Amino acid sequence: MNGLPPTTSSPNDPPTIHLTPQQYAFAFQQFQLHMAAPIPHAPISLNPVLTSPVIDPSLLPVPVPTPNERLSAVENDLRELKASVAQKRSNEDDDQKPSKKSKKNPYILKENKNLSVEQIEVRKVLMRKIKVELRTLTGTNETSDCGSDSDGERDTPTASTSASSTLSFDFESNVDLPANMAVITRAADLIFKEQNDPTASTFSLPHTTVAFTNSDLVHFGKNTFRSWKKKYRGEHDPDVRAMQERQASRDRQGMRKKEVRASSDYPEYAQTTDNRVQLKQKRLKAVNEYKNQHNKDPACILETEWMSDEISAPDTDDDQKKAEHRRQLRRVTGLSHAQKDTEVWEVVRPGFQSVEAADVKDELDRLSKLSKAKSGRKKKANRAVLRASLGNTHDRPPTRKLWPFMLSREWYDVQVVGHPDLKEEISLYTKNPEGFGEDSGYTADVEH
DNA sequence: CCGAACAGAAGGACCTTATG
DNA sequence: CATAAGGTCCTTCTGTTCGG
Repeated sequence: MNGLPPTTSSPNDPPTIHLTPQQYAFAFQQFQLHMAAPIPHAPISLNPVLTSPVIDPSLLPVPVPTPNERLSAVENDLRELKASVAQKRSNEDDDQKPSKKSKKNPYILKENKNLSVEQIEVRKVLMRKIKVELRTLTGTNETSDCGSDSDGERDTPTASTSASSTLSFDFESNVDLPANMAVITRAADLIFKEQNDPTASTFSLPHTTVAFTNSDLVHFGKNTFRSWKKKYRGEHDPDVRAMQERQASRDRQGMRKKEVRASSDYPEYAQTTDNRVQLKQKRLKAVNEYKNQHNKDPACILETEWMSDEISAPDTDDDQKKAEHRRQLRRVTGLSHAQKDTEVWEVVRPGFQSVEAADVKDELDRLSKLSKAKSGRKKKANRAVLRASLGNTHDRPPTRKLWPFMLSREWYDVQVVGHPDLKEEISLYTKNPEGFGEDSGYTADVEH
């Protein structure tokens, strides 16, 4: 609609190809990637060095690039590169120590745990680059050719540039099929060549200090392949498709806050109210203001898991109880009898939560409300569903690691002490984040 | 033990709807 | 009409299983 960019792909641009919806969508996505890529952060300071290739050469051509040119141009360099890299590698092996400036973790691949902020940023950018590279190498839409069958036969039915290109993925096979690996290593080599030297003109990563290896890139490429294969199977294999659709519908159902509770076909989802996701997002918006005022970073407690439940009715079939529950909520929120149909959610906080953690959340909510009121100086209507607390908590144990200051001593004493298996289940970080849990750590007295 | 494969969960970008 | 809630789609992350 009008949201779409004024694309250059008006009918005369691509010679013989008219875009199918998928192709168009793809082109648009490319456009978005392209626009998004060069500015991961630093909205203000336009460092001329970093941003000088405003148009990242590797992304320039939109749907139909000229990969062959580029490939052949680079291929020679590639051989030298491989040789030199191999040599470098063997040197390193000889040293047995990462003699480089590497900070004990030169590999970015495989779980981004223990990575610095810079490493995470670079990792993201690299993954995106690999993906774009793979798309251009394999042609944009191998999954949408969907000739319903006879996949293997015609490799060049459409006049799609690829005269010499053996570059396509075979999603019927696994990653390690030589043909598949060939594509991946080629993409990895290209990106590695373009990005591993900060002084090169093609360099366009957000940080020059982060080290990475060619095998990191290969790893990303493999992940991309698996992801695409999953999608492909969903489109071609009826069984897989059915399974995926079932899952998708369960996801949707789980997402919808109403209806889900009680009498659901999927009892295991009965507990997933998830306005928690949105609650978290709302609070995230107030983080900066909180930091300004309190000099510490509350982001550490903003995990979806830790947001309070918000329920519209107790989990019971007893209508009378439900009615009574509604009455209580109305009383708390000051709604009149006439407003009995107004929706109110009850906030049910987790029992394991310490007072300090609850206070942080309350403060975030207060700030969020304030900033809203300020920005919309025209007295915006606040139509959010009413939330009220009856003081109820639930006793489900936390399922993810907690910061020590978040754990309520009282709850722990009552619920956990004497239940070894439950004790086993709860894991704590060893240290509190800076600024938290200082006046009353978990081991200290309970505050009130 | 490790990597490959996979399924499910979480997260983010984007679009739609309802309402003052 | 502008805005925020609500919803969908897609990507990425995580945990588990299996075979060498």
